Amino acid sequence: MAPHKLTEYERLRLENIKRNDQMLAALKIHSKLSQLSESTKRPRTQTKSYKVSPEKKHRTETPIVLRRSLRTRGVAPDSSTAGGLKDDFDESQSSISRKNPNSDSESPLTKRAYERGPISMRDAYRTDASDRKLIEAILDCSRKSRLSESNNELDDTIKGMEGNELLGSLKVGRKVWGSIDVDALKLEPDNIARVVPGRILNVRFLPTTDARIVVVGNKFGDVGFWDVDADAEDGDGIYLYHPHPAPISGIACNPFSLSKMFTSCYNGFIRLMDTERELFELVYAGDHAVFSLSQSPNDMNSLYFGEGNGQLRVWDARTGKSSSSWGLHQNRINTIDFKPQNTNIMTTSSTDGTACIWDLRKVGVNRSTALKCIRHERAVHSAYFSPSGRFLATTSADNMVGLFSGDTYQNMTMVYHNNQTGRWISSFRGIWGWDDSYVFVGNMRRGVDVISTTGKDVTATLQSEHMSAIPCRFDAHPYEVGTLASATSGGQVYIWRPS
DNA sequence: CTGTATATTATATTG
DNA sequence: CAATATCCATATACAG
Repeated sequence: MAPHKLTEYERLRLENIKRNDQMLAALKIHSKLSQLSESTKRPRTQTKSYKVSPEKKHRTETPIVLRRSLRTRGVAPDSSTAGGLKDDFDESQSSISRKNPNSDSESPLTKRAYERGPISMRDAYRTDASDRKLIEAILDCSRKSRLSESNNELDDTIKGMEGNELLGSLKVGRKVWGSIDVDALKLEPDNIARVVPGRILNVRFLPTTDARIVVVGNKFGDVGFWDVDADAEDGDGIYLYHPHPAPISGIACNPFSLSKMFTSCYNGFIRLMDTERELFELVYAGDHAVFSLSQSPNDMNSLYFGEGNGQLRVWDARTGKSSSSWGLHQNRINTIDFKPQNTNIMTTSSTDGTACIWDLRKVGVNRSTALKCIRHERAVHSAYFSPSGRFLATTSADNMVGLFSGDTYQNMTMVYHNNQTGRWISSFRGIWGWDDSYVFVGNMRRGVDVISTTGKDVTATLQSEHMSAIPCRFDAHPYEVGTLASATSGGQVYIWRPS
């Protein structure tokens, strides 16, 4: 059946070439449009969008050539799975490794070795305009937050008061608390941008009060930044990097050091974007897909991630090594979250249809010691603790959003919610706002459903004529009450703010 | 129990 | 404006 397979590959290759041509054509139109809008000087605010530089465009085109050469060279895709998951990732990764003149003529092993290293931000950068402004902005925020931290005597006071729940939550992650008026949340045209191409899997505000910077990860392995308040002449404040070859499954920002940000990828790699050294360092390279990533809120040295079919690992920043893996689930772990008031308590959600609560002091010893196991009828796409830790919210493909409360989260409320996103929209994940009042979750009618914990139902829906696609992934700003980022499968980000 | 095949879904781009 | 390509999510049906 060898000839049959070959034609199949040929077909895929041609499709890829075609897709690339389409993208190039689209980019040309993009730049023409932007020129046009400049010359005609439309008073109307043109929707902000990423712009890829012609040079880098060329670079993104090259993997096609590589792809072909690999195929024609007869480099076997993979003996194990015809799906070619790993294989595909490896190939697209070579778009980055192209910098290495030897990489495409070397054996896969050498290619692999090259991939297992840092990537400079410069090499990963794809946008037209310079990224100096972004780097300076991040470093500036980082310096400021460090300054305020060292001056913050409250920290030490709080450390001696572990028992106090409220103070504990203030310390951890330093998230602000506050109630909001849902009706006051508005979407202004200025707060809309297309930050990356393709589907966004992850959106996150940089944890700072000194700037509003949004980070997103998409299915191509791009990491996009949007400095929301940037001047229009600075490329709309949008910056695009390509540090990964496959979908980005997690972004974890260090609130105590803004210049350090982790990103995880379906190809099994985790990188640390170090803005000071201007590198995407490689911190972990596993053989299984990494599906979820989370940092323990008050222990920046521990990075938790879900890998393969239900495995969980902890990576230690001090040793640079990861723990042995714990088999917590039967299928992929979609989210990992910690109880803000007691970070020994962790919750995971999984495609195996369960969400579990774990005590980290026990889980390493005997993994069958889940404190609680919540069973949905289908895959569970998320499980998050509320800001006070008194609630747990789960979102499942069984069209339910679960709300759990009580000492052992024994009180259950299931709120019906259509979570059938199909193939092209990232699964919905209900997230908490700035207190225990509301859970925000996307809906298929281009709105954001707001579920009230007291009303135990969808009490409001954020809608706007400006929102032209389905918001599927969210982040509540950690320090600005009422500032909510929503991201779509078309690469757009919408930022709702209180009016 | 493991693997394959298929329907589902919305968006952006094409003609 | 309607047709089309997307293609790494997920559940189900069915074969081995």
